[in-house]
Order: sequence, then structure tokens, then C-alpha cells
Amino acid sequence: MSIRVHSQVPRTGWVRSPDCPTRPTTLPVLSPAPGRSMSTTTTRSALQIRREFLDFFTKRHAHVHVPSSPVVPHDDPTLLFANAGMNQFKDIFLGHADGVVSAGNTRRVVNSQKCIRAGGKHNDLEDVGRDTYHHTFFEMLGNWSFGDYFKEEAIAWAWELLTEVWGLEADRLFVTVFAGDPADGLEADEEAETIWARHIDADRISRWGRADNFWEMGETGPCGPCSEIHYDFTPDRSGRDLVNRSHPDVIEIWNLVFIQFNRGDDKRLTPLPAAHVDTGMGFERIVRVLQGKRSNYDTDIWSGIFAAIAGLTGAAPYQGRLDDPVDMAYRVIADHIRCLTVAMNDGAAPSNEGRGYVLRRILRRAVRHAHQTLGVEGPLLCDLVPAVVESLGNAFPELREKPDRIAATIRDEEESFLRTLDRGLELFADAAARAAAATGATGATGATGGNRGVISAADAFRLHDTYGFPIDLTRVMAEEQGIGLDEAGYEHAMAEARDRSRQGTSSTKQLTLPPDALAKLRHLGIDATDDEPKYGGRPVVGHVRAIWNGTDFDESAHVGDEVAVILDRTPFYAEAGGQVGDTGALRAENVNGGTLPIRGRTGTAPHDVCHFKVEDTQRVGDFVLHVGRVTDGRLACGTPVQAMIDRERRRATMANHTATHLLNHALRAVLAGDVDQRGSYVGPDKLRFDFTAASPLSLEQLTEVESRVNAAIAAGLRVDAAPVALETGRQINGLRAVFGERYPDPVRVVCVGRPVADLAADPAAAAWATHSIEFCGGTHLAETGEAGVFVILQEQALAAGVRRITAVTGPAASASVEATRQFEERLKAARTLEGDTLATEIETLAAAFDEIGLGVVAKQRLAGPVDELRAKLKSLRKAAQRSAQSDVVEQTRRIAAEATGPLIVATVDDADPESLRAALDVITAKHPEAAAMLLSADVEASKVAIIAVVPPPLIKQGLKAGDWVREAARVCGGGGGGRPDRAQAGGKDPSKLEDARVAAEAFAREACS
RNA sequence: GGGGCGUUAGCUCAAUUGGGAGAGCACUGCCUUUGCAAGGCAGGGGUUGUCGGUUCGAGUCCGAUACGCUCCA
Repeated sequence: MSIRVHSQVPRTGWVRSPDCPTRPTTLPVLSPAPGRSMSTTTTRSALQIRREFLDFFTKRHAHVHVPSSPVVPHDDPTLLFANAGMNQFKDIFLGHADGVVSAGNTRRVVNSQKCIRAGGKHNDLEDVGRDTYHHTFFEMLGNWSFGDYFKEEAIAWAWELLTEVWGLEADRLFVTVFAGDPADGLEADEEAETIWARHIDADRISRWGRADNFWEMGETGPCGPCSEIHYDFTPDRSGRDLVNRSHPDVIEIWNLVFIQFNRGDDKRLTPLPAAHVDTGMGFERIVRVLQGKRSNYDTDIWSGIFAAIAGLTGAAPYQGRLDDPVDMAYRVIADHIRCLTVAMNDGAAPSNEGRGYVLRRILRRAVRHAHQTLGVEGPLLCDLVPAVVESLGNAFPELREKPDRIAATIRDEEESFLRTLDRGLELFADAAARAAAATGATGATGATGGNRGVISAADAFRLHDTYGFPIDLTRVMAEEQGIGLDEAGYEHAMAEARDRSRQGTSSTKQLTLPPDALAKLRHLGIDATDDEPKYGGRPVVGHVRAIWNGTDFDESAHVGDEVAVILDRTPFYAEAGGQVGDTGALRAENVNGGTLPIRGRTGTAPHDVCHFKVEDTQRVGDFVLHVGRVTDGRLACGTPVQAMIDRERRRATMANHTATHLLNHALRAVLAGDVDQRGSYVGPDKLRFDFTAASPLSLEQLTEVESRVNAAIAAGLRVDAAPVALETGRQINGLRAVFGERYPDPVRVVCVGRPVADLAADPAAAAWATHSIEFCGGTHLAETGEAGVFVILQEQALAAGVRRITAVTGPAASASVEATRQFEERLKAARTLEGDTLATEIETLAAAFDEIGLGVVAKQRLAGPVDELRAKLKSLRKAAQRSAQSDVVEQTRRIAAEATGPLIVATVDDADPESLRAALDVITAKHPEAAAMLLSADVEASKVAIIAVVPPPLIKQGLKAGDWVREAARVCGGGGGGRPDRAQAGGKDPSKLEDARVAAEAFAREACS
């Protein structure tokens, strides 16, 4: 179905016409919009529409407004970006689907969720700009019932809002309901149909099958029928047959999902005890409907951004034409900058992988349109950020926090892409030249398309794959120059590359649980792992509850099996919050001097012996997975095991974790607040802390940070951790939380130097600002002194505006301090050395400088002196080489002086190939007509170096330098070659040096005779 | 997670089957010019990212690794 070109339709015709009057709202809770006039066309602003939606549910129907979750999901790796309103409530549906559920204290929620649909399975990116309704970023309005109201209210309220509050006409609305599905034994949703019939003419309700009207979250889990409301834009209201036809004139505006079933592992549906409502209404669409526009882009949502684009580029104003490249550029740029601003505000950044890569592609697409269509030379997008903040800041106040930083990052990325384009242009010119050469149409000017050749598939693919030069740009440029393009071949190469990429994947065995396995565990009645003992770290007795082999659950595992074990109780810390998972062992024998009592399932003999080596610990849902291998005996479900962590490794990890908190706090103190944690790694070997910072840390700042942390360690402060109500926790003065992270309630608070109880008692106290206080589930030292020493090893850039500090504590840090001390002493001592000993010492020191793990502070301080020494070594070497060379040259001078005739073959002492070359130049200078060969032996290295030169006349006679040296090298056990006029070779037997010389002389005489 | 490409002087880049590490710009000195812009001559500057292998010989071939660019998921 083709999309009609809207430019044929007068735009004003789509503002509300007399047959579509706007009825004033009668709702008392809504304040009348200022300046609203009944006599002219009255349209609500986008701002009002959003407000009215939220107010309708909060004020009139007792919902609680829950703010949008970040568009970058921090706790769901399966999701690239938040793509639906239900994302942040997923746990409620999944985890506790069979009980009474709530979000916070309410079971009625309303929200406007920031969503991004780009990348992943549903990729709309390429459609954005081409039509009237695709967006990479959009808002999803929704109301929610968690086991509270159901179809009756959901339908009635939706109808009330649309027709009474917003005054939409009933004869422009159509409703769909679920038709039932025999395969699932599902009846049609007559309940919804009956309810609808009370509001709308029965002939406007239609039944649809599973694809359109049955919603499922995944293979298993909560699901149910849904009911959609469609709006008919056709001038004569003839849209009845266009419902669900993807027609631009009849669009779905609201989807009401009734979650009433659970799909089990056996694919069977069982009714849920508490049913839920999940509704979604695309904000951009409803605004379009209420403002009577033919396109989402004709609404006031976009006008500010369009105006900014026009102002910055000088382009003609937006006309709303679908077929106009300029208007398309407007849509693409406006859509993409909204998406980028929101995503980056929530913590994403353009990069070359994952969601960062999606952002990069979005940014580049926008830049390309600005560049090609609007003729923008430099960066543009970064200057549009304020317009986005202006238009969305009211709904999402977090956008006002750091627009400058976002703009700066976008600018960097734009500039880098413009460089890529420049480089691509050169490569394109090469490819075009090759295309012309291949057809023999060399530089014929005025040639019409076709005879200037074709850009080969290989070139097009290489431009794209290696240099990121987009294929559509290649196409446009080829067209401009009248060159063809092998697009079919390009697609083929692309498909091959995809295959290659795919084949490389899917080989490693995953020992984490997929969602359906998780559901199965719950189905088996296995409870969440009790991992509270992790904070104590002492061995505990647990029972094997399940054994996961990567694809299925087993009853037992045997020696050599790599599996993941789930216990009912464990002291193992599962990887989280940057801290690595514990390692250790599970044992089932002679615990506490005797055999463990058996309390598990039947069939497990008391004499079972087993040793399971735990190599990693991961958390999936509420279960702790002990990943590793059986090293002895047999591990069976039900077996009681002694679970013991590697305590030394844990101790080192704890020290690093506590130090990470101290570092976080010190950074904030030194860099004056402009520090957000962006990630961390806490392991036994080291800690890494990524944070936002505009510029590199100076030596002074690094020193300051390091000494602050060491001061806290030296003070021997107590570290306290305790759960606190989330609301109280958030109020604690000086608290560090990770941006965008979601925390449980109650949340665990870790504080250095003050009992958590004190904080909870008076959260706002000014004194807390001087303490490190974080929400953290990790394991920590009891007292900071146990960390020993803290040394920063490295400070580096990770991405624009993000820096990483790598540091160590404990023995590793002490070792670094000691290494630094020794290094400094040796450095000082080296200044007094001379000659060979100096050379050796400098070499050792220079090598050690990068190897021995010096702290970054020491390193920066010592870099100067070390460089001086390096320079000194260099000049020493140079001098030595010069003198060695002059020795050889001196010998050669004598040889040259004594030599006569067209053939000079001589041996010299102690010459490296370099010196031999210089020496040979001496001979050719004196005897340009002679063929010359020099041989030298290095007895220590047991090597022979040979070099030869032959003037052109002798080459003609048949003496080729390459053959010549090869003959000489053959005698002393080597080989060689080169050009006819000049060649080198080597041998391995210095004792045959004289033989080689004789053989070479004979060979040359033979060849020249 | 997987694929492709790259890393050579301070900067931008060369180096044809493996056989003498180079150019331009920048730098230093001298000369020319009233001065500027520039020109002439001379000179300094390189562990060819790192580690290992093959070879008589590696910037070049092979394997690892780091970093960067890029494509795919």
C-alpha cells in the first residue's frame, strides 16, 4: 500500500473543520487553558494534552503518577532501550504474577514513559522521516492496574477521556477486540465486547485474531487479550475497512491490554488470580489527532525544533511535504536529536558497540541529512539540544540537568563523523577512478551515465564495512558522477559478512539462566536463594536445589561436568554492582569431622563424596548460580554441601570495594561535585572506577585524591552497613547513588566512619557530607585500616567526558610503593654511573619503568628524569655505533687502497650489517667499476654477515649480486639474496668465513670470465 | 559477542616477490631579503604500537596482545 503524498492536500484543510468541532471540556479538575477561545479553531497544545491525560487518571480516578524510568535500562541486559511503558513494571508482572502486587503503595498507576525504538528486533530507524508517524524516540502514555480494576473501568475511562474530556467524535472511532483462538482454547473476549457495546455502536466493534489482539510478554509468562481504539481520519469517515491495515488515515491510538492469563512451560494458559491492566497510547499520535493534523510532525511538538533547524541552517521553513528532501531532512534531524538528547541524558553515549552503536548510527543519519540536503558544513545537532530541552523539559525535568555536557559530546561525535566522511570521499574518488579504468572510459568528459563504469561491489562494501561510508551516500555520489553501482553485489557481500559474523558467535556455552528456565525453577517450587550469609563470608551448609547444564536441569553432575549449581543457602557473593562473584568450593564430605546429615530428597546416600570447584558466581533473578566444575565424586540434587568461599580473594575484593567508595568520595571533594559514577569493577586484583569528568586530572588533583583516600585508611574508620527505608535513604545528605540505577526498598546503605543508624535518625545533617555514604549491596571491610595502602595505577580517558581510574590496595599497593622507592633510589644512583654500566642500568630502568606497576603519581613525577636518562642512553649508543662503524670503515679504507682490478673480496673484523654497508660505500667510492664483497664474522652470535655490490657492466657479464652472496652464504651455512646490483646474505658458521671468501672469489671469476 | 581495516619522525603519509627506513610540513643553524611573506644550503629527529615466531635477513610473512577506526548482532 503506497502512502499518499500529503503535499497534494491543503494543510489548512486538516485543522478542525466545521464537521469536527472541538467541544470544550467539562471537567472541573482541569484548569481552562489560558487564552482559549471558542470562536476560532481551538487546539490543545501538546503540553496540555499530556497534562490532561495525567490529571484525568490522578485527579479523577485516584492513580499515582510514576515518573518515566530512564530510557537506558540499567537492570535489563536483554533490552537495548526502554521501548514500552511496561518496561519498568516488568518485575511486577513477571515476579509476583500470582500474588497481590503493587508499585510502591499503589495499585493504580499512570505514566508517560520515554521510549526508544531503534536497533534490536523492531528497527524503525530507516523509516523515520519517510512517513508521518515513525519515531526513534516517542512517549507512551499509559494507565495501569496491578490487580486492581479491570476491563469495566479501563474501557469506561478510556472512552470518557477520549470522547468527553477530549471531545473526539464517536463516529471517528473504531474498536477491536480479541476473536478467540481454538488452538489455545480461548473464547472470544465477549466481556470486553459487551462493555464496549455500552459505549459505542456495536457495528464499530470488530474481532481480530491472536496476531492483532492477544498480547504476550514472551514465550511464557503473563498474557491476555487486548482491545484497541482506532481513529478514522478519512474526510468522509469511510475508514471502517482500513482498521488494522497500516493505513495512514486510520491509525491505532490506544491499546488496552487485559492481563489475565499465565502461559506455563507446557504452553498451557491458566487464569491469574489477580488480573492487570496495561494500556499504551502513543503521545505523538494522540496529539496529532487532537490537533487535527495529517502528520505527527505537523503538531506543535516539533515546531520549536523545526524553528531551531531553520534558524541555524537558513533552510526554507518546514512545509510538511512527504516527497520533499528538505522536509524529510527536517523530520529526520528533529526526530534523531530528540532521541539522542534523551538517551544521552539517561546515560548512554555514542560508541562502537551495543546501544552506543545504535546512537552513533542515529547521529550519523541525522548528520548526513544535514550535510547532504541542507548543506550544513560543520556540526549542527549539538546546537539543537537546547530546543529539545525546551520542548521536553517540562515533561522530563531531568533533561535540564546537563544539556551542555550532552551538546559537547554530540559535537565531538559529529566532528569525528565529518572526518570519516572526508576520508570516505578520498576513497570514493579512488573507487570511481578504478571504475572508469575498468571500462576504459578514461576521463572522457561530458559522458552520459553508463560509460563511466561501475563502482564494484567490493569497493562499495569496503567503503561501508571498513570506513563506515554509508551505501546511500555512495549511491548518491555515483549518480552525480554518472557512475553505476553494483548494488546487488554489495548486498551479497553484506549478507556474506553477516553470515561470517554470525558463525563466529554461538559457540560458547552459556551457563546463565534464560528467562524460561527461570520460570521453570519457580514452577518446580524452588525458592529464591538465601544469600544473606555472604556478608559474613563464613562457610555455611546448603542443599543443592538445582543443577543447570547450560540447556537443561539435571538431577546430578559428575566429574568434569561444567554446570551451575543452585543452593538454598549460600555465603557466595554473586557478581553485582561492579564487584566480581566469589570463587571457592562446595564440598559434601567430612564436614565438621563427620558426614553431613541428609535432609534433602530421597536417594542420596550419606556416603556421597563430592568436590565442586566454584569458578564464578552469578545472580539471575532471585537465584544465585555457582558456576564451575565437579572435580571429585558426584553432585546430586538434595545433597547437603559445605559452601566455602575463597576467603583470601574475598578479603582483597572487600578492601578494593571499600577503597572504591573512598575514591568516589575523594573525587567528588577534589573535583568539586562534577563527578558521576559511570561504572566500576571491583575484583581481588584491582579496582576500576569510571566517572564523568570534563578533562584529565592534573598531577596535583591525582595526588590529592590519593592522599585523601590514604588518610581515610590510616584513620582506621569503621565501615557500617544497614538497610534503610528507600525514602529516608534518598534524603541522606552527601549520599552517592549511581545515576539511573533502581534500588530496592529498603535499600542497603554503606557508610564509612559513622553508624548508619545515625544517618537514618537525622538524614539531612550537614556533617554527613564529609563521609562516604553509598547505596551498595557489596561486601566491605569492617574497618578501613585493613585496606593497608591505596595507590592509583592509571588515569585514562574512556570516552568523551568519561575517565577511568585504576587502583590497588593491600599487598599490591604496598608492592607498588616499595617498587617506587627502589626505583627512585636506583634512578638517583644511575646519575653517577658511566660507560657500559650506565648503559646497562639505564636500559634496565627504562624497561622497568613501564613494567613494575608504579603508581601514576610517581610515574608522572619520574617521567622527566627517566626521559633524560633515555636520551643519554641513546646518545651513548649512537657514539658506540659510530666508533664501531669507523673502525670497520678504517679497515675497509686500507682494503680499498690496496685493491686493484675489477674484483674485491675481503673479510673485515667485528662488523654488523650496518657497518658493512657503510664500508662498502667506501669501496665503491674508490673503485666504482669493481664488483665488491665484504664478509665479517660475529663469533659470539655465531653469525656471518655478507654484503656485495656489482656495477652494471659486470652484471651484464653475468655476475648477479644476489647469486653471488647466495653462493658465499651457502658455504658458511646460510642463504641470502637481493637485487642484481646489490645484495646481502648471512651464514651461521663463522669458522667457514675464509672458505666462503675463497668460494665467492672463485664464483665471481667464473661468472665474469 | 563476532568480522574487516589500521598503528612508520612532532604532524600528514610513502616504502614495487622479505634485501639500504623515506617525502612534505614543522624544528635547529647558516645564507638571501629594508621588513614581511617567502627562498637557498646544511642539520637534528625513528626500539616501524607491544610481545613472540619463521628467515641469513622482517616496516613487509605468521601468531598473540594493546589501542584506534569500522561493520554486523
